Amino acid sequence: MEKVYNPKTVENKIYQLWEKSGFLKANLKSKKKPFCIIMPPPNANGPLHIGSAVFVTLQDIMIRYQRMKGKEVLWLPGVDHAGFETQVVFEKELEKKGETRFQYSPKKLCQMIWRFCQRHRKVIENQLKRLGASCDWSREKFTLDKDIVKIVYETFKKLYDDGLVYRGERIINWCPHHETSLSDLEVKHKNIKGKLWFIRYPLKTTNYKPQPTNYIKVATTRPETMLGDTAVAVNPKDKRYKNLVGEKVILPLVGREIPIITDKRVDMEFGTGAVKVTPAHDPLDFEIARDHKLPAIQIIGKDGKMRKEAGKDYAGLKALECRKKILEDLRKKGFLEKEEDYKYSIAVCYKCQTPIEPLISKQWFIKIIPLAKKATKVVKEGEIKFIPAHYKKIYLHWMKNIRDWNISRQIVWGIQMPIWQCQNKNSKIKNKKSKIKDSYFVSFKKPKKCPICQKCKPKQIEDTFDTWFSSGQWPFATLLASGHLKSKIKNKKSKIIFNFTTDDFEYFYPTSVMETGWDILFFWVARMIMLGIYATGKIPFRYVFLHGLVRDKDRQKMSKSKGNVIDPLGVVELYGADALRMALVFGTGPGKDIMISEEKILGQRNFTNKIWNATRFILQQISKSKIKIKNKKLDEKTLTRADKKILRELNKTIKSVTKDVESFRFGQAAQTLYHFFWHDFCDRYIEESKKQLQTSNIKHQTSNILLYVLLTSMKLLHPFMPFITEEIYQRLPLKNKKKCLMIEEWPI
RNA sequence: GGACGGCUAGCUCAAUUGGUUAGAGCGUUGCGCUUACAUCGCAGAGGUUAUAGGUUCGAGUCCUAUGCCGUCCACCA
Repeated sequence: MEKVYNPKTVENKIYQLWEKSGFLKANLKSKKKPFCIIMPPPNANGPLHIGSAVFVTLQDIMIRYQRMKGKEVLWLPGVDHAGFETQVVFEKELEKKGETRFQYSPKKLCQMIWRFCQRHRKVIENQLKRLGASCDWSREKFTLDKDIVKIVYETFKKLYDDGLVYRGERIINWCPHHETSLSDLEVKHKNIKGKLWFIRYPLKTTNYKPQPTNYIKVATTRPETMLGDTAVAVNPKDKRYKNLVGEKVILPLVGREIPIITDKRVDMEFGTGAVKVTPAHDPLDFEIARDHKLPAIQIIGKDGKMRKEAGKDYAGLKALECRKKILEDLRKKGFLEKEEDYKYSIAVCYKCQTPIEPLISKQWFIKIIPLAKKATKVVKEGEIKFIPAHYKKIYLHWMKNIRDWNISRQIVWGIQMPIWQCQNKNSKIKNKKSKIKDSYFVSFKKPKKCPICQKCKPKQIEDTFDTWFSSGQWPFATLLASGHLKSKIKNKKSKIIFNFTTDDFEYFYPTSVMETGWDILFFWVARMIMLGIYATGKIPFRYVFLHGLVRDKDRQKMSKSKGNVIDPLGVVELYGADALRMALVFGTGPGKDIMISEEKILGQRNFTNKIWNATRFILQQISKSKIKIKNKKLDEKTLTRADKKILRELNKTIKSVTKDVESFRFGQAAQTLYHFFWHDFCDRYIEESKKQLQTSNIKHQTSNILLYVLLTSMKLLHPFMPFITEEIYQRLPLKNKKKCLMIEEWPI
């Protein structure tokens, strides 16, 4: 054995051993109890980052532990097309070349991004292997695989037929930079220092005479939107304006007559207590207008510029330019009373920080309440458990306040929605459940004949699904797509939407654990629970384990701009995968952010070396004394104090590590193992054994104990540090040796 | 505006349903290349567990209040 552990000469060889052994593949014939984790598919738009190394480590620990525990395990890997995310990354690549996405046809663009993703997919697969991921490659999936898309379509059709999908003219979050709608979750809030402007809206009649003149004063942070005002609203309890309700005001600069209305959503305390209502460009105003049947005038376009409805003086200006001009004009004509500094928050695109323009737009929505109800129930009743537990509360709070989900996106990179429109304007079809008449219908393929008018050639809408709509189906979609067709389900009353099932699905669904970062709890986990129950009638997983964000030693978030990113594969290259994995899990708690630093990794690299050298010493002793290891029981009578102590400590370690892994306390388990191996075994027992090996009557037994403790330690450490432990196992002179440590039995 | 998390050694973090002497890594001090380990090793120092109360035989852990830091959610113009 070399004097130092060299991961480079070991890791590739060992991974090949595992792959060739066939034990990475789930074997449904084993009749063992199932344990399944569906891997959160990494985005196929770049190499793995340190966060991916975290999930690989944690999931691999669980998978390897359960495999050794005798379960039939399936860890199903995959990669994600990551719609909007990938398109943004790809657009940046184009920008570097001085191009934009608008230069290419959607079809061409899709082809380019497809190739881009395929390239990264290969890289990612290789990186997962280098990290030691013991997943089943024969079942690997891509989120755009045909069979996955088919299942996504089926789910959508069921939702549509159940009347849970609607096309709504609703106010949506529009990113003018990316020119797409965003869900509420994709919008971040940013505090800014702005101004609050107080504008006088003159009254049409003069019956009411507030001192000194006749106007109602409104406060706004966005004066340019006044061009689209269709009312002024006050609180019904507000005595100041009691006599004004029902009056009309003349909109300054525009001249339009608009009413003064009451609505209890108006805050009397804020500003003047009177609010201008711009239904087309403010979410609350939109709702007020809907309830009062007020018209909406869209004055800002999808490009963020003023439309012709804004009037000829303003049309074509960017919204901010328009604001300047409006303020100038108001001031000139005496309508602007005052301005105040005002701190408030604006909505921005989570990717580009561009302020969101709330726009009225026709988008597709899912009625979420029926899905949320069941998703709430299973968590409340503990059918799905969260680790750490306090996420249960956060999840339930979000579910309680959930709003309908905008699932259509105006981007090309994604699954095109299977919706077609009849081109014959007068023909409509009625949805049996929602009873809404519409010219749209769902079809998975290009229809030969229009099912509505029987005459036209229907067109498919260009919108794609929100990525999370498809990834929300990942647990059941993968299992239905990876397995062998088992049987057709004839019972149409069955809650399951699919008319088929597969052996994988039957065996492994509901899956055991969903392990992912807390930052996508709402984006992904919540949607998987809702869609999983809806589509299959069963929960998608029993446990949700959430890990934290990776930060550097100064608690800073890792980001390319800060230059503090740690490239996981660079670390593997330098120090080995085992050191990285151990560093990522060592001394961390579930749900807590993970601090990582070069020093911490070095510390664990030293640990690999310690393990290596302890082994080297033991193997030397055994070969020196030419002891053959037999599987015989230890003779209690001849055990020394040191022997007894190390065996006692070992048993304690087995118990506590097992308990820790079972209860997801991996950081604790890693610490216990580290402490036992280094301090109890190496510092004390191995040192003591040097004397014992000189004593002829106990040297045989001492060798036995050394080997036994080493072997057991390798088993316990294997889920955490798979490469070095496997390499050592292969070198140990054992009888009844298995083909690999990976499938050895977990010590009890 | 609501909710959540954190405060433990110089730094970054652990510590199971309350239970012996609160543990690691890095840093620091001393000793050591003794044939497993200089890619370091061994030994030690370092703590009023944010503050103030309370419950208890016993509190880092449970309760109440306060302070500071952080995060998430939210349609106050």
